[in-house]
Amino acid sequence: MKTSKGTISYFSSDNQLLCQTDQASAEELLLCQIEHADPEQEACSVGAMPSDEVIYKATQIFSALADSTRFKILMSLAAGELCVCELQEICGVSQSAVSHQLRLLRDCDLVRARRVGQRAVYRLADSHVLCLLNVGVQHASEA
Amino acid sequence: MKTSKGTISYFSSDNQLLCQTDQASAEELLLCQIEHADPEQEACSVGAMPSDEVIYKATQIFSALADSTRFKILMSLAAGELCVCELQEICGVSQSAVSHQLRLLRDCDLVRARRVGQRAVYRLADSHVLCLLNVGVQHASEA
DNA sequence: TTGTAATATGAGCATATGTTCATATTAAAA
DNA sequence: TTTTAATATGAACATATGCTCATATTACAA
Repeated sequence: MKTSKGTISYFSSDNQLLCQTDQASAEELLLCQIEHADPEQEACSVGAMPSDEVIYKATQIFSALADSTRFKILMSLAAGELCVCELQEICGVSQSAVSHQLRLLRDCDLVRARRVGQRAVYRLADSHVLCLLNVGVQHASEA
Repeated sequence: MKTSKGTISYFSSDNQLLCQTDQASAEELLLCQIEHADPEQEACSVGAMPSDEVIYKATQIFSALADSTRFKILMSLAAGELCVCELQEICGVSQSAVSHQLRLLRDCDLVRARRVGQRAVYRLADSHVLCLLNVGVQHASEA
């Protein structure tokens, strides 16, 4: 983790920047550094079994990332907004297939759309997705 | 990211320790801090579309995390080794169902088993799984 | 060896999933 | 208004998935 103006960054083990978040204040960061002064003294932060609701939400998110078409859509949107026909080109599937998957991703609130003329322009809903994508790619690249 | 004796730690936005890795040397860490001196100046580390192989591996990993039984199994093992009958109790499904899912997780190399008498004792294969689990739970808890 | 506990696995079944096809909708152009 | 481009969506279909049931295997005990 590295901080700069209140931003938290996730890095992979080979120091690639995975994602950033601005949800923590500088004070919290300071607190963090005190609490985790020696990370090796504590077990990995695995607590009790999450609630059914959290388990459901988590598996829903992982499901959304578990298909190659959706994965490509999300990876593409990670670089910036794209319309459906662009995603269709990038992912190499039919317009219908992309639209159906985009609907699924919208229902999960992983992507959001806005109209620009005839086009529907999609973007990632938040940085969480980005973080998971990057961690996933990073780990998939190592094995 | 925080370093201690060559260990890299992942933290969530509210400063929970998500996971650690020891795969980077202190020199690499130092290099990292130079390269990423101002994280906000660079876009999130989203590069080109990964290769088909990496996409396949990544979606395989996400698939494994996308089922509640497997998710519970992995979360349980995150706390330490467990045998099949213990996992059966924790997950609340049949012995056969647990065994089938464990086989799937073994095939993905997400868990590994060893024999202890009549028992088969399972553990997580590596810290990557742990990291994804924690990031997933963390994000699922926020929404 | 026989019996029992723990685990693994093949077959079958019900459901979920991802795609295609046809068609509807939306927005701009002619 | 009519036409065309872009997108959305319902239905259908093939495949994948997760479970159960029955049974096999493994390890230990009697």
